Amino acid sequence: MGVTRTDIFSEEQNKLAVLLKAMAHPARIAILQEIMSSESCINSDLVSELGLAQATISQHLKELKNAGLIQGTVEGVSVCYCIQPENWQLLCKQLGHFLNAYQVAKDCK
Amino acid sequence: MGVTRTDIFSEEQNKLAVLLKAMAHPARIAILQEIMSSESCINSDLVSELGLAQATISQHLKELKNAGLIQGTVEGVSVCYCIQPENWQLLCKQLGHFLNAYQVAKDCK
DNA sequence: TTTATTTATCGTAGTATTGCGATGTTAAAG
DNA sequence: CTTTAACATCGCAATACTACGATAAATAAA
Repeated sequence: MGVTRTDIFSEEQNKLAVLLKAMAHPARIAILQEIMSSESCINSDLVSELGLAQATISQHLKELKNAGLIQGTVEGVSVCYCIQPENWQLLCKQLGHFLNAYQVAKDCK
Repeated sequence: MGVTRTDIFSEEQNKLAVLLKAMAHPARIAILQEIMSSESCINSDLVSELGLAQATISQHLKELKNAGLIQGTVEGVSVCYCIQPENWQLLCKQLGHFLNAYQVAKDCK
């Protein structure tokens, strides 16, 4: 009991859910926005930028990385995080497809 | 401890997170797709369509309703669920804005 | 009124998420 | 080699989520 069932849903539905879940947190939205807007792509200042502890930021970054939304490359003593283009494109496409399935013309009842 | 902090994030970030969280489950994705594709907009057959218990479906519907993504109107003994156009549009807009903040041209160092 | 149908709600067990202090780990600097 | 800086990981406490049986509520039909 209590565990999300994935066996009864399609691969596409499960995948989209994973990507959405990765984004479904204000801290991770903020992190993604910060990464997207930063020129240098180095994010050692995320801790001071947002108001969360270093351990918490690191954990959120790990989740975003696990979902494939970002990637990190070691840059000496710090790590450079950036959007992973392929999966971001995939997300945009899948999500666009999903959202556009609703036509406004269709009225209720 | 253990509660998501919203005080340190913007209203927009928190709102988007709530909408994404509502969608971030395969069952709720499936429910939304079913609602969008159904002509009749009546969803008493969601239980048989998906493989989840009636209580579970009802719970997911409630969450989608709470997030404002769908709305339900009583239709005799059953309930007619459909997409709530205003919030769906808002979601599309906010999400589009967020996703498009990433320009592919920007390379990672 | 009784019965059947449809949906909502309650209670509960199991699991996952969130945040953070403490502690490792790794690489540059001294 | 030692120190420092930047991250990652561990462990824990508090909370939220997920699924479902049982039960309630409401309406239509008999």
